[in-house]
Amino acid sequence: MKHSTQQRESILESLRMASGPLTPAEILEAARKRVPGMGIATVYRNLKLLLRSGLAREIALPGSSSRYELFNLEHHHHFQCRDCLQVYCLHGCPGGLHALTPEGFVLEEHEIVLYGRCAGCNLGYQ
Amino acid sequence: MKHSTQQRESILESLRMASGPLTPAEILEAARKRVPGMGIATVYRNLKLLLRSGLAREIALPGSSSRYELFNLEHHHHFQCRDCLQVYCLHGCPGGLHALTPEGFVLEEHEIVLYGRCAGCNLGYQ
DNA sequence: ATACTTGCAAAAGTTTTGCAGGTTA
DNA sequence: TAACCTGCAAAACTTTTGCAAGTAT
Repeated sequence: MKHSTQQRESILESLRMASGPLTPAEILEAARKRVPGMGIATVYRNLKLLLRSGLAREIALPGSSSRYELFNLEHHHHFQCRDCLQVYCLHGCPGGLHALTPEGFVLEEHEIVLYGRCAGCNLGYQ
Repeated sequence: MKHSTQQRESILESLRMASGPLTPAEILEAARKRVPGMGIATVYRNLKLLLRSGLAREIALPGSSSRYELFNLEHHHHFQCRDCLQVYCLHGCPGGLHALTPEGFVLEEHEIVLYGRCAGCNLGYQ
């Protein structure tokens, strides 16, 4: 992460603009709007660097590639719609997770994912 | 899931005996102890069937293949040790997740994963 | 000038699929 | 026997890597 390049800026911009965490393919698609010839290897390489430097984090969900989001937002969790598969960011956190942690274990972080139907997809079924 | 075979029984047995969710490779390794020639395609095919029939569920974690566990246990969550990468099952659930769900969304399920250091790995660092 | 980055293509790794042969009910 | 399953190998995907050329500092 020493140099700033068009490609890198475009990847960061795509993550900043996103309404939720993105897959590498989604990042590439978004970033190519600003830097047409960009290759997928560049996306993967930059994501690795962002993870290593603590600027981004990875969210793994069943059924698709991991998704990535910048780590500068306030602490939050995610909701995946089972219909449209979109991932939304949520506000807040239930807390109380230390109660789940076994004796002798040290809790450093946590991730919560809710699954269900988003508002848009519910409408279609009413 | 119409016929019972050695391979299928051995996969189920591996999942039953496991102390946490297993990756396909871990399932194959365990199942081969009973059915030596078993192939990885059989594991994947059976996992698909188990998922489709609701007997198993998939847990996706960053950095490795998805893990699978039988869906007959009581509701619980998981802890992954960042040192040894082992995944442990936890007891209980903090609840209060409806409060996170946005207006108009329907919450059907949820998954919580804690990350940190397990008791065994903590000892090594004291 | 030097170190860093990129695109491409190849390599490595994971998951799925077609098919011929074997097994279960 | 009819439907189902399996192993193998190939195919389809996803992610990583080597390298030569280009770019940022």
